[in-house]
Amino acid sequence: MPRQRKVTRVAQLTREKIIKAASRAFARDGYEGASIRAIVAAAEVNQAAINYHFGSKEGLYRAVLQTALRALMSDDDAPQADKPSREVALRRFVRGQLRPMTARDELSDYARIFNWETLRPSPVFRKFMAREVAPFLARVTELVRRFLPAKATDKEAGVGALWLFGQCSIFVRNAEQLANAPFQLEIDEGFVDRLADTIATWAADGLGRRPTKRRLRAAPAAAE
Amino acid sequence: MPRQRKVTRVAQLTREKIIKAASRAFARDGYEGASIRAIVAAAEVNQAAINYHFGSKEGLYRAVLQTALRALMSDDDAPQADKPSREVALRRFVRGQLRPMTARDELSDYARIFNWETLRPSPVFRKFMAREVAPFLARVTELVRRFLPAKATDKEAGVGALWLFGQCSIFVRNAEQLANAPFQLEIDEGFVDRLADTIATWAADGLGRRPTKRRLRAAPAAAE
DNA sequence: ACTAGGTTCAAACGGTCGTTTGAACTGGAG
DNA sequence: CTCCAGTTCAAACGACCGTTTGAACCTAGT
Repeated sequence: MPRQRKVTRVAQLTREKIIKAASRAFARDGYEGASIRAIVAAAEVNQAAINYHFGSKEGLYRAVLQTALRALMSDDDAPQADKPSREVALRRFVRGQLRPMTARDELSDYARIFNWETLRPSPVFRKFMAREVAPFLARVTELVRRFLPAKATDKEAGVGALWLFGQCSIFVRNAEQLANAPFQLEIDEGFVDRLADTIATWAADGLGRRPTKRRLRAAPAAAE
Repeated sequence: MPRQRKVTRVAQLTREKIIKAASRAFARDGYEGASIRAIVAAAEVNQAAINYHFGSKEGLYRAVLQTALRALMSDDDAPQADKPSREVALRRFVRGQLRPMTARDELSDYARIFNWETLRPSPVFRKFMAREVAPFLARVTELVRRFLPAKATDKEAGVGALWLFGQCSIFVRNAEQLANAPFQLEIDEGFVDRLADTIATWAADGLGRRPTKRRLRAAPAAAE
């Protein structure tokens, strides 16, 4: 492992190529399923480079998780300046969660990596990330709380946040199957937009039957 | 592979021991993550027994999936005779989905195997199971339809069914993490009962704001 | 009791895995 | 230009993977 001495330009480039290829591989195959040999082949670097730059496969994974968390946090920091209504905030959150259904980029790789972690948490995740995800979840909890009665406890709001996550993640995880099988849905941006409306409406109606009677948009119609 | 000739009693017992151990292993580690050596060690049989009785690891997995599907189908065939109200049916479905949160048995192994399949479908699943799961899903779609407007299309109802699945599976998949982390919830039968009430209520309110005004039970309180 | 066929067994095969090694190369400070 | 720390490279290591093998073992039918 480099001892924080000098880092040449080319070496930094190698690191970045590895992290990019590793993100795709970990997202596709999970931590254990992704192989170093496949990663270095995609990154077009030597096999020993991973152990040289990151110490081990686990060290590489840690670096990928750091990159992922940083990207996900900064991503939804941006549209937070205007203090939207709870309905708009909810709809925006849902649409953001659904993004990987159509987008094919690093952010959806990161989302899928976290999906792997919920099914089989890696030691790296347990130790290093658990506390770092907390603030991310806290933001969703706060969003949910705006729909719940004022007397709702922290635990109730936390359950609500997880409930909201679940409604989105099931579609992201089964996006591929939605196209065939018994569904035969055409997954494009328009569909995901409408799906986000539906989920946001259903979720808002479920969480709190409170003042607002109007729906977010037209009607709960996910497919034409 | 045995050619459907004679099957001795002990051989049948070996098959069952293998399937039982394999179910646990596949549920814990996924298809690729589970190793034949670990399975035969748990089942206390010889390593070659798997290839002898099931032809290959894939053949064993196929047998496990068959067993799982049979168990899951017969499981919720039982309480269907009395034609309950849609609210009761929904609550019953949710509670059933949440069962693996506390239960530590074969049925929760099977549920977890299907969870692996939604994240990374195996070739076996794609070919053999996809059509067999359809009727299972159809039942949920029908349940959802009882809450939707009469004009709802099949696709809408299908989306609703998936939506309902998502609300449950997120808690099942993160049951372990709910105990620690930022949640610190005590997962016991009582909690799961209350959680099922909450989810059923939220889902019913979200799906259709229709005649019935009364809530299913007391109040949407998942945690004390 | 004998035997044939179903079943179990220990050992080995080829392949992939993450990691290590030591030599070859390279880029930037002196 | 020189030189050496930083970096890349091909090769090999040991461990584990799923599968195959052929002999040993059991068991049921005669």
